[in-house]
Amino acid sequence: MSEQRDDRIAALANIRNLGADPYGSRFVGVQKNAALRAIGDHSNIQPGQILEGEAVRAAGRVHLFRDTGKLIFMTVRDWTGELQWALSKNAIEEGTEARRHEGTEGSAGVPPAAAATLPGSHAAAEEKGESPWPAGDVAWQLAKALHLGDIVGAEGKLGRTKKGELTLWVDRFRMLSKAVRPPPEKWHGLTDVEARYRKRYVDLLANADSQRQFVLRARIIDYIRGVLHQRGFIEVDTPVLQPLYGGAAARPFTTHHNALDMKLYLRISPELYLKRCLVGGLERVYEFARCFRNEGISPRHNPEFTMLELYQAYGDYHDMMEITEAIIAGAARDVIGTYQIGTKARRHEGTEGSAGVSPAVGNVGASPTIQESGDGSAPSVPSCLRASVPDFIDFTPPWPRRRYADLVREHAGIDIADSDAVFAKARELGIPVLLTQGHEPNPEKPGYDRPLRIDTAVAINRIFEHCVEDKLINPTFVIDYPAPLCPLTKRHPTDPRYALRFECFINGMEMGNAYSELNDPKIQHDTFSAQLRGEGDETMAIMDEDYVEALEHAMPPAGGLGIGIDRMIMLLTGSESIREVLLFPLQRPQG
RNA sequence: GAGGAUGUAGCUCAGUAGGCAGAGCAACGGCCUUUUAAGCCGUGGGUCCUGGGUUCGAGCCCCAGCAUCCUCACCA
Repeated sequence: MSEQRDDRIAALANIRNLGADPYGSRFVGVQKNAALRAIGDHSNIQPGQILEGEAVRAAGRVHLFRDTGKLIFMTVRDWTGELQWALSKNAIEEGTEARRHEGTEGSAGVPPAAAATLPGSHAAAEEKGESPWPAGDVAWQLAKALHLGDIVGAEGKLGRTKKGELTLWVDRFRMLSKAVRPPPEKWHGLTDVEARYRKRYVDLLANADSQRQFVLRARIIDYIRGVLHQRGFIEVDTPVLQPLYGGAAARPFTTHHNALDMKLYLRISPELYLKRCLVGGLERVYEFARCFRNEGISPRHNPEFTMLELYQAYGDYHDMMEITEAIIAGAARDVIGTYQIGTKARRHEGTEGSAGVSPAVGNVGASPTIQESGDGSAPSVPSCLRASVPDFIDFTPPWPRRRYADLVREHAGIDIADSDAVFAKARELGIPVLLTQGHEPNPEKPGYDRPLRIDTAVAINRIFEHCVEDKLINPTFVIDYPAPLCPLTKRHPTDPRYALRFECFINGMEMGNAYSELNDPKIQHDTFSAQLRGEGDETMAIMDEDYVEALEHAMPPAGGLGIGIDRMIMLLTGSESIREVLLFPLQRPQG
């Protein structure tokens, strides 16, 4: 049934019969392949030459294996890249003995007492808490019996082959872990999308791009922490399990605590707790908040996702725009290495010849993965051509600030203050609207004389989503939202129909959302009450008495910001699906 | 929830008109001390997603189901 697995399990017994441990143990002092490559680059090793000096240690997974008889080449991969190893029968079989003598001679300068404890490699290995190296003949047999996917360790000297390939000429070799299942095909890797998500470990070990994706994610998040710490923010953790959910418009997951016999919700947003922190005097807080929303799944939605939220006392949404630029544009510049990032989606729309602008992952200056050795596979497009093909996003700050109402007028051709026009447009677009009393068109009374109500605002927002969002490719701050859409936001001081809120759109996706936070407990209470009266969507907000009480203790005026981290990573890495930036996206159980 | 596509060896994929299930890589046996997805000779490996149906005969046609991807709706 699994022939190859059986063969490899049989190989386990053979390894043990040789007196070796197929699953290895401590192996320290290993240099990463990227570091070894750097040494190779700076040492000017000529083809056919071996670099004299200290032996180096390396370890990794066997990715390619070429056995030419008494000489074995293998390509060993670690998370910094690949390195070719060469094992010659003579060197391996005699190498251990030779090195043992070398080791003895080398220890001549060491004080006698120390030298006595280091008579040879076995003692040296034990000194490091490692098991001894296999004898040379055993090591050779281990090497001959390797399978793709095995994890191995070695000591040797760097050199170049006659063809110039940087190579570790191995003189000590050991097994570190036996793979009893075969890896995917060496050239194509694992491409089956379902298998890549279900068996992410296989995807990671087989596809260097997949590894790089998640290393980049980590670096971007580190970068964000750096930006925030520099500005005096502290990282806090607030509850995921909440007796009341709030801070966003979404359906929650529910769960139950047995000991307290209590219904709980998985948070849809950390907002109300972070603002309680502000009340308590934690003036600049942020959280990388895993949030859970019981909604549909799509290439842009996963039931659990990570949102960065931050709150800055005595600031407002203008400060949040500046931080948004610092975070997103800064990550593009410092982690990805450029303000101009191509997107696959945009590239597909372009002409054939426009494919030259690399997606983000292609031009990662800081990538841990080694560059393909100078084969020039991704020539950069001349800047003159690049300028003529709008298939990349330009993150260069500052980003434009556009009023919500202006964008709707520009792209939908209506004045959002005129509720008759709004509903007419909604009908024209086939958008279902919820009409409450007093909103039937009335020629006697122009639409824009009426107060802006929740149903009108919802219709406006549908129009915005339909007509405007996908036009916002380069980063754009959309400011001054219809107030009924923003129950937690301060009203505009001169026009209470609008709220001091922005959303940041990039590549047609909502990337960030920020407010000048509402800190008037009376208005907050009334807003919650209005929601409770059913003037809007069931999911929009629910009364949180404790939160209102917190505001009554006085919350400083503040700016608050939320950034969808997964979407930001998608954008910066050129990923078309959120599942490409989540290690283990939710999948149904296999039938 | 609605529509479309996909599902064949460990992996990547072919599969004709409905007529014995195929290739490359991987694996197994053999040869090879400078290979680059190494090469050469030989061998083994299948719940053709699952369950029904039509047929002398189904990977292929029909019905139902499952999973995944895409589009749409809800949402960030």
